[in-house]
Amino acid sequence: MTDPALPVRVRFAPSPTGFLHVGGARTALFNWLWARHTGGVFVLRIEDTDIERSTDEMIAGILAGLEWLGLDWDEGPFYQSRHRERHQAAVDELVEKSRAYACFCTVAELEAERETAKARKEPYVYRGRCREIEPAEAARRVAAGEPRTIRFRVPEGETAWDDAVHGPTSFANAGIGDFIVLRSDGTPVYNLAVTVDDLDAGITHVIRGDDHISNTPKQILLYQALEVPVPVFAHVPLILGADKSKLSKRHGAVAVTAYQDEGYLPAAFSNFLALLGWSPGDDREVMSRDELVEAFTLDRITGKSAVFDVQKLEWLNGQHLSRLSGEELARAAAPWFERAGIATASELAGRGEWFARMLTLVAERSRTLPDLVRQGRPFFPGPVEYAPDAVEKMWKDPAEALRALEVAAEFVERQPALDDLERMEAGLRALAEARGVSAGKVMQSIRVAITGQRVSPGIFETMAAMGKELVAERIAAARKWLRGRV
RNA sequence: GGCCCCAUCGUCUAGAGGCCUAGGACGUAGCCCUCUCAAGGCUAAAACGCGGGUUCGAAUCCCGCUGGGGCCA
Repeated sequence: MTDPALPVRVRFAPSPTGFLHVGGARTALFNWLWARHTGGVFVLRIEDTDIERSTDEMIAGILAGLEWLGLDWDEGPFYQSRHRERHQAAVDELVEKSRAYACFCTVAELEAERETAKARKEPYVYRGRCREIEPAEAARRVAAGEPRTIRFRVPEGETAWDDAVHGPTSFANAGIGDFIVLRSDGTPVYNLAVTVDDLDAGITHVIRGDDHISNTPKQILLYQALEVPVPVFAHVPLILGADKSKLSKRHGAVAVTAYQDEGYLPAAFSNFLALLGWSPGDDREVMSRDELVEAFTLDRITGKSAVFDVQKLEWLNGQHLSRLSGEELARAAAPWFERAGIATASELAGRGEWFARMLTLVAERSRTLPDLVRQGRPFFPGPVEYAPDAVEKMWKDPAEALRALEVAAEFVERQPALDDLERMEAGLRALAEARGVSAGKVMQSIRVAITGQRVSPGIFETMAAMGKELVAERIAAARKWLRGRV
């Protein structure tokens, strides 16, 4: 076992044959949290040994995903494909120590063995036919150009470890069978490469998905044969789709960048991911990055796989959104307003304070960044479009709406400036009463007139944020529009 | 099929033998607040898969079954 006093070194080792999906992102997050919690080191390694299926775009996508989530790594990215010589050397070492041997069995022979086992309804494991070939003879046959693989000599007994998540876990070695560590084409096999890379990187804790549990005994056997300390293993349960099957494309957005595109905050998304399979042990749910780092421990990871629940993600994002300061909101939302063609970056920067204030108004009733855009749009100059549902609900009777807006127009005209919320409200209520119109009706009508929507922040705050000129202009436009429908 | 992992409200979870009349959160329903919608507050419905043990006592420990998942084939 690794000396527990050693500084923690963890790694995230994605293979770039696909994008960074939510499961991988959570694995990365847990590693990162553990490193930051312990003051340890987070290493990034790209497992690109499957050259055929690995692409630079995928690598770039994975890095972008990690960066979006704020999971910064301290070392790397290292590339597994560049460690070929080390892998080879480790295989040589195993052969020298007689912990591995050359196997000359052909594919056909192995196939036959497998068929026999199947016919007898026995589980298939390699029988170790080449186990006892003398090293000298093996060397001669290799020199003669005979194809061979290198197999690991699995000892008798069982391989066990104390999983940081699952507790004591063990596999009978008899069920493992002498596995290949080097293919006949000279390429190292996954378990060998991972083990060697992890030991070279001084990894103390291997935190990865449950789907690697069955690789673990082989890797432990390799550590032992190489006579190096075995790291702590923590197998995190998988994330499932709503139908409880492994999360995949048909469950919708699985690449983390998709959530970025949908307007989720990285802090909220990682908060959500952290709560999938882990909990702080108390009733806290909405947690900042720092709180997560502070509270995170491996022993609080559940052993049970979790279903990805978008509704909870949305709620959490809304919670994070309403906790942001105006300035932070502005920073997060600005690109979205630009992309929507509502304002340019310089226009927003020019009215930065106003923009931030407007966003805080709107943030409380928003769950994602696009919600902010939808609700923020009417605050910018230009005509508004009246949403059909708003018209239906608030302006069902055009004559009545018109009357309400006449009062509204008079009200706005009388206001020196739209800034004192309390005075505005008192003034509007008084005027409405004097004119014999319900104050609520006036406010609702103003809402549709100036935002085009049924829903907005408080009407006085909204008017204050828009300014007298824009409000007056829109009320006039609405009256004109309504006059055409009486 | 073999091996391994897992099993508390629909979902995420708390629970490490008596504190459990099983707690919190999302979602759902209702109420309050109210110029709308949110937010917030209050309330409700909603779970220990089944069967055996162990124990004075089990959601918690053990065994079996069932179910789900993973890896390999």
